[in-house]
Amino acid sequence: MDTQLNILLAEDDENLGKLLSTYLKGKGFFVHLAQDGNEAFESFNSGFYNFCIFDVMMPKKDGFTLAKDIREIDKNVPILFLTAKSMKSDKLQGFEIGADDYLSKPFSMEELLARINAIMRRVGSKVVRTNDEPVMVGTIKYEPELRILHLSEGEKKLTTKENQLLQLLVKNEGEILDRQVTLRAIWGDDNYFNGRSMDVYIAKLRKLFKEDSAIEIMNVHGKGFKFLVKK
Amino acid sequence: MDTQLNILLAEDDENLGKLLSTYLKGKGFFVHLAQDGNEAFESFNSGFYNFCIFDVMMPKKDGFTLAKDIREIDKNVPILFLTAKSMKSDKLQGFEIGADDYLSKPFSMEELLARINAIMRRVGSKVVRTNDEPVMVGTIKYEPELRILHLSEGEKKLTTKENQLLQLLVKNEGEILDRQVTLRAIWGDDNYFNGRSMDVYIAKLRKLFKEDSAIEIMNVHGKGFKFLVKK
DNA sequence: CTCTGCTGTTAAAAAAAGTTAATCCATTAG
DNA sequence: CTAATGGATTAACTTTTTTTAACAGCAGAG
Repeated sequence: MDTQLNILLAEDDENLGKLLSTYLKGKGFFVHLAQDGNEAFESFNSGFYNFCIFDVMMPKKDGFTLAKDIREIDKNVPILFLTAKSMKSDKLQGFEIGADDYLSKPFSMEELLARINAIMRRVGSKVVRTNDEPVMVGTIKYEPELRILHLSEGEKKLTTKENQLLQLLVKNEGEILDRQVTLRAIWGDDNYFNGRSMDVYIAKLRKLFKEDSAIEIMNVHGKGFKFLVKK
Repeated sequence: MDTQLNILLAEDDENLGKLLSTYLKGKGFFVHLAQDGNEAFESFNSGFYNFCIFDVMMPKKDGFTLAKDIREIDKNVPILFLTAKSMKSDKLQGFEIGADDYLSKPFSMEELLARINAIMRRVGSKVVRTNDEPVMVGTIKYEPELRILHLSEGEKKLTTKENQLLQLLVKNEGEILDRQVTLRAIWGDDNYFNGRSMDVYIAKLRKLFKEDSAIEIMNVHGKGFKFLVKK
């Protein structure tokens, strides 16, 4: 499948950021430029992006931390780091997180494009897919982009939060979706009240899925939630 | 069944680790690189990995000790050692623990891949499977993934901790499940209170299995517990 | 045999999660 | 400008899960 690449680019240097952004857009990619790690993390949670390019040194949240957070909600999306340092320890840290490649500054635009293509060849197209395409969860059709659940009684329009949470759950079907990570991803902060708010939304989603007994949102005490579809 | 290989790689040498990791990922495996034995052990406890590649010489916890600990909670997962030494005594020690193969440095990537494939052929796909498929324990059906025990009076939903503990016990049926290992695996730490907590859960499980007199959770004084099913 | 540490068991306390309703807040219709 | 609406949060209360406490019994070392 020849899927469109939607690149999330996190780079605090305005000049370099704009340069890269323009170049990549010119090559036919969709590119969003985030100025810092926090902004990038929020953007990623839209479920829209299927490729990441992160500068390692950024204010607020560095590229490695950002990648680690993203890995907890998406363990497949390709991540390419840009780093000024060529220190070995840095390289190791990145690969442990599950980076797909590195590029040390300064680098040429062609070099960057070559790396992107190399990663795409390696990982294949199956992981490069935006997460907002319609999917069947059990017997229920879910359209993340339109925020619609097709229940037996009819279409149910989801609210922003309901949709964000469900999207994360579905993306991580069969695996534990960590509480704190989810809170930081959707609510931006994992304080007590946001936690309670999340529980309220879990209850809402459970109610919606009650019609299909094969679907379960299971709690893993002290860890998070697991979206299960019995087969 | 063509199951995805999730490889846990423990290697302290940065360059080699990153090289192996990248190569194996390129071959379509999921790979996590741990820097030392302790980190690797914690990662393994997620239950996610179904293949291990351990360097023998590592800081904090060497490959053999690591393998020994892992063997106590999983006696089937394939383990492949990487060793700089070609000493016989080392080889023997590894095989006693239950290693599946060795590779002496230096080795080529192709060689490593060949060994992995060889082990996979040898052990078949049945052990390379996450251990959460439904099983019969005595007369009782147990579904680890759904955390359900099918008792005579009906389904009993297990809590997170009950399920984790039972899963370990069942996986090690007929063998001693070491106390400390279990505590570190489930509670993360083997302090006094966690120990008492574990005893409480053992009591709970015993109560649940009371209906089948063939099932026994036997205590091995000072060592741990042994899950027995008389036949 | 006796002492000490380990285990069995039950109950109480604490923490986390489930649920429902009230409140807040922003947006929009009248 | 005000009322109505809908989404999100906060509150209040309940239930479940886990931990801690307390005490009794048992195994093995010496």
